[in-house]
Amino acid sequence: MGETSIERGRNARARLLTAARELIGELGWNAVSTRTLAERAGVRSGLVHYHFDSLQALLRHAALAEVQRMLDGTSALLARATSPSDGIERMLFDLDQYNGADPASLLFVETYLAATRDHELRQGMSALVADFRSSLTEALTRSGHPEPQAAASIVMALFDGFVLHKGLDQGLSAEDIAPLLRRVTSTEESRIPNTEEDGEQ
Amino acid sequence: MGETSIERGRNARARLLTAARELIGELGWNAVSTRTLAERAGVRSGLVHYHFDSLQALLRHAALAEVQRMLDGTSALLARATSPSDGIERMLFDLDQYNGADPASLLFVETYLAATRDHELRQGMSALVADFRSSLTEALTRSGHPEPQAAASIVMALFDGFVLHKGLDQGLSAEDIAPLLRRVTSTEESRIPNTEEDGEQ
DNA sequence: GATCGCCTTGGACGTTCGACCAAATACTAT
DNA sequence: ATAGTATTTGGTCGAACGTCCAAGGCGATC
Repeated sequence: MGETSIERGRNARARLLTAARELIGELGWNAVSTRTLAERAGVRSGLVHYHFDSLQALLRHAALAEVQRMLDGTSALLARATSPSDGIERMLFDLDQYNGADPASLLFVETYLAATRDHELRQGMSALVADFRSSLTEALTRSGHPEPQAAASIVMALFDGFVLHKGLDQGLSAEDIAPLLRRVTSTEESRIPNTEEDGEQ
Repeated sequence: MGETSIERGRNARARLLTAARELIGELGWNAVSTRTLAERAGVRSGLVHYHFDSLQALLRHAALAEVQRMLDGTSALLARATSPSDGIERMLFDLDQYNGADPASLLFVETYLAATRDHELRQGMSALVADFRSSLTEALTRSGHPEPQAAASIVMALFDGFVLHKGLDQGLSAEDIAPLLRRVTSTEESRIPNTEEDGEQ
C-alpha cells in the first residue's frame, strides 16, 4: 500500500542524514551546503527542502541523532559493566576509539559550538547531555561514590576536553588520563584539605 | 618621517584583528566574512586584502595572538603563585572568568576546530599548547608532583572540556571541578591499585 | 609646489549560497 | 485506463561570498 514510493523517500532522507553526519565533521557545521550534501547523498539538491524545512533543520536532526547514538552506546557500556572499575575500563577503551580528528569526534565538538548559537539545537543537546549525566551519576551512586554528581560532571568535561586535545596532539592516549579517572571514580575519599574557602556552588 | 600614514595603517590593521577576535567567537570561524569584519572594524572591505594575504590569514593571526595572550596570562599566574595550592586557586579563579559562551571562550574552541582543517593554524596552536604544557609541567615539578607530565595533560583537558560544557550549562562553576583538581595537583600519591594491565604509554 | 610612498576607496569579477517552485516521474488505488 | 498521491528533477532568484585592482587621498620629503 504505497510503500515502494514511500520507501524510496525514506531512503533518500536517510542518505541525506548520513551525508550530513559525515560532512559536519569533515568540513565543519557552517561549511556544509545543500549542494555538497546532496552530492554526497547521491540525490539532487532540491530534495533537501522537500524532506526538511531548512538546511539548519537537517543538520540539527542529523547531529542530535548521532550524539544520542554515541551517548546511548556509552550508557549501555556502563550498564553492562560488572563492577565500577570494570565500567571505567570499558569507558576508557571506548574513548580510545575516537582519535579527535575523525568525523565522529569533530561532529561532537561542532555540535557543542553550534548549540551556543541555535536555540533549538541547544535544548536538544542539553537534554541529551543531562540524560547521560544521569546515567553516569546513577552508575557512580550504585558503586558507592561519595560525590557522584560532581564526579560525573568532572568525568564528562575531562572526556570532551581530552577529545579536543587529541585533535591537536594525536599522540595522546586514553591511558594518559586513566590514572586520574580511576582516582576520581574510586569510592575511597582521599580528599586534600582546602586551602581557601569552601562550600559555595 | 612618514609616520602619520603608517600609524593610520597600523591602526586599521589592529582594528581588523580586534574585530576578527570578536567575530570568530560571536559567529563562528567559517561565518566571519570580509564585509562583516570590515564593518565591525570601521573600515572598507578592500582593506582586508591590503593588510593580509587572505581572510584565512587574518583569522589565523587574530586567533593565535588571542590564544597566546590567554595562555601567557595563565602562565604568568602560575609563576606568580606563592605555593602549589595557591597556583591552583589562582587558576580556578581565572577559569571562572570564562562563562563558556563569551567570545573569548568560543574563540578558543573555534580555533581548536579550525586547526584540525588548517595546517598552518594547527602548527601554531600546537606550539602554543606545547609551551603552556611546559609551563604547567614545570610548575608541577617544582612543587614535587610525582607525575607532572601526566597531571599537566589532564588539567589542560579538564579545563578545556569544562569550558565546552559551560557553554551548554551555564550553571557550572569552577568550584565544581575544584576538589578533583586539588587532588590531581597535590603532591601526595594516593593512587588506586589498577584493576587491569598497567604501564603502557 | 611638485614628487613620492603608503594607505584607502569603491566597485567589479566570477562563484556559490539557501530557498523556492512548476513540471516531470513513479507508484497505488479505483 | 484513470485519477490521485508522493517523490524527484532541473532550473531560477536575489544575496552574499573572497579576491582583485585602478584610481584617489594624504602626509613627508625634496
